Amino acid sequence: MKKQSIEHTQLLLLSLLSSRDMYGYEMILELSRRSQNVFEMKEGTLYPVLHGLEKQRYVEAYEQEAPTGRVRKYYRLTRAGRNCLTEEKASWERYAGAVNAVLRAEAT
Amino acid sequence: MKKQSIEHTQLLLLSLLSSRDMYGYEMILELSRRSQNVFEMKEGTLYPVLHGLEKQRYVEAYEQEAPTGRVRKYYRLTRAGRNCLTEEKASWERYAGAVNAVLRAEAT
DNA sequence: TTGATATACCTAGAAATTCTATGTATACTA
DNA sequence: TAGTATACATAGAATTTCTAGGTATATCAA
Repeated sequence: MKKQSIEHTQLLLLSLLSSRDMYGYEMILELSRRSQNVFEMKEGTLYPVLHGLEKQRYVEAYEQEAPTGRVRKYYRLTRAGRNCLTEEKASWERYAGAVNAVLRAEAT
Repeated sequence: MKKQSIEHTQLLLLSLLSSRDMYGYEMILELSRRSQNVFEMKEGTLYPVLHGLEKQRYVEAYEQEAPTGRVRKYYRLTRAGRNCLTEEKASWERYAGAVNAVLRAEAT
């Protein structure tokens, strides 16, 4: 089975949380929406990464009751998380730029 | 240890070979040069992927003596390889576009 | 001439990332 | 009341890339 090419999971999650606090399931939906269905992150991918971000103090969790009555676990970006996002964004741009440079260079 | 973020190895190698035939070691140097040292592919990454491309008939190998007297193993892109490159390029653009869309969407 | 470095190929096993599959439980709706 | 969507979670498999090691030749400086 082929890997479905979502490798910058951490960057994507941090980026989502930079616009507003979200709960896990919501992030999957938002990611799909914002990417026009290119990303369909699986829960098996999301939750371990999210817990890792929490352990590294890049995000903080808190519980909040939804209008439906269910309790959801929201995540909030910390200052450290915001710094990490800035770095990862730069790293992504570096990486994407390099790939594009290789793709464009048809001749030496 | 952290993965060094070269995940589109196959795409990069096919792209290199679309400009001219190359031998393995040369690809590492070219990739580094064209990406301005962003990519420093390891031989442990290159050779298995290259052999995989050969098994899938995306590239063909032939030996050729270098001016130094050493025999090098050159790789040539096949028609199937060229088609694969086209697909992978499109896939990369889709992926990069989606990441950028998520990164740009600071608000809903 | 000898030791270091660059060239040139290769593989085994470890590490990291993401997926599949599964489990639990609640809310909504047909 | 049965199915689907919501919402959380983990174990184990699959995939990709890395680290580390091996072999061998060519070049260049000490």
